[in-house]
Amino acid sequence: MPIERRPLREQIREELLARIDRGDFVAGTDINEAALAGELGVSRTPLREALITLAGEGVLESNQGRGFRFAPVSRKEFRELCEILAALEVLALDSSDPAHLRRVAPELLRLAREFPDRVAEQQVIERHDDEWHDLLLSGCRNERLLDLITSVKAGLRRYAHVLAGDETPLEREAAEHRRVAELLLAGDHDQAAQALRDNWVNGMERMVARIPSAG
Amino acid sequence: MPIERRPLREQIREELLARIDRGDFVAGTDINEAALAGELGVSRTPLREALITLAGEGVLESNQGRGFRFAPVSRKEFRELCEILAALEVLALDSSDPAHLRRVAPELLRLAREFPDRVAEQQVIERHDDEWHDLLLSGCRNERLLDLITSVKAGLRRYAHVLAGDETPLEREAAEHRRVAELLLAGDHDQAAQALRDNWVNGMERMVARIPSAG
DNA sequence: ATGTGATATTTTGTATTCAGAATTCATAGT
DNA sequence: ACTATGAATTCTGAATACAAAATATCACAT
Repeated sequence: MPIERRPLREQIREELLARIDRGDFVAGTDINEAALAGELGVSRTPLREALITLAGEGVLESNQGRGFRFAPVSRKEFRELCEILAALEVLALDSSDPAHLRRVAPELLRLAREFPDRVAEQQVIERHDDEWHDLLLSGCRNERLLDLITSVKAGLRRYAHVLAGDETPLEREAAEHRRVAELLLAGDHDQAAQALRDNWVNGMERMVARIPSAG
Repeated sequence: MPIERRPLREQIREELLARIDRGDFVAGTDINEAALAGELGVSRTPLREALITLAGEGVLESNQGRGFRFAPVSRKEFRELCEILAALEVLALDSSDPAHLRRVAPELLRLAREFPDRVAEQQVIERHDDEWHDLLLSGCRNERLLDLITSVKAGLRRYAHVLAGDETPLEREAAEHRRVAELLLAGDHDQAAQALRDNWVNGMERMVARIPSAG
């Protein structure tokens, strides 16, 4: 097996995203490069490379002379990201191999049915949700689109811990996933795409109220 | 008036994109950082920052230990980018203020009518096309989406000089822009969105044949 | 002539250093 | 007491230095 050899900047980027998932950082706070680099055990150079990448993805903001800060969360941006992802995932579904979709539909259905119980911890739920979406898009042949979706979803990660702990929406989420899977199983592609869009829009409206924001 | 003070990495990024527009670089070629930095009169540090940003946008590729290279062009990727941009611009149109759209429709129509003559040079045509699209999306309130569109369009710039010199499609392009503008003027939002999508798809098919590619 | 292996060179990836901008702190003046 | 001014400090942005990996060169054997 080939041992993993990836640029430090990528590892750092993922570590930072993982920490964002864990809610380690407060949105709006600015980053002290030297301190963070020391904490991670790397030099400022690859750290800054990772920060620049994350700024390009909208996870961070940068101001001349003032360095980087965790982009503040807002209801407006959350809606914007959800709308973008709805459109992109629907496009990905349109760009998918129909045969492949039919093939994975049973698995999608199974995953949707065994949606984690409400007592499960947030981490498990998120991982499960990601797994479902990954499988859904696994037949998309538009590689640039898949990259783009991954990148935009990085921006959504900042909202994960804000939204953690809300249990009621899970049942609906599961139901909607089930519905998408069933429509794919039945071969009704257009309806499945519509259901997927609904899932994003409903999810958005369900969650947006929990975001502390002026907008 | 405030003096312009922007990070070097951004200026470098734009300079590189401008050179790509001019066709200065051959796709697939790898970049010698020291040489390019010297040519630009900057050090490797901000140059690498710009390269990393461009790699995140898909303009460049990076391989561990092997540095950066200009991402090769392909018909497949060109189609992928056009499909993505079609979806994103349609979404942007949906997210636009209808009143604003009606307000700018006459200007859009005027721009479409005075589409540069076929004798105009490529640069002029591109700038004109960009201007039209910028105005079209000027009422979009989804800021993240506008950023994303800009970023994805950077990837398309690599195809500009490949496609330069083809004059016949221009008339159709102008006609389609005119059609979008007319539909907006009439307030028929849905039809305008559909026409915009058609413009992307038709444009894509018109141009894809000119791309030298195995795919 | 061709392939192989050792060595030299180049180039990247990362660390460190340096200069200048932003911020903080202290002090003087009102 | 409060504001304004200026020095000290901290931090970023950029340049330089260094180490390791990749590539090129060349000698040598087949």
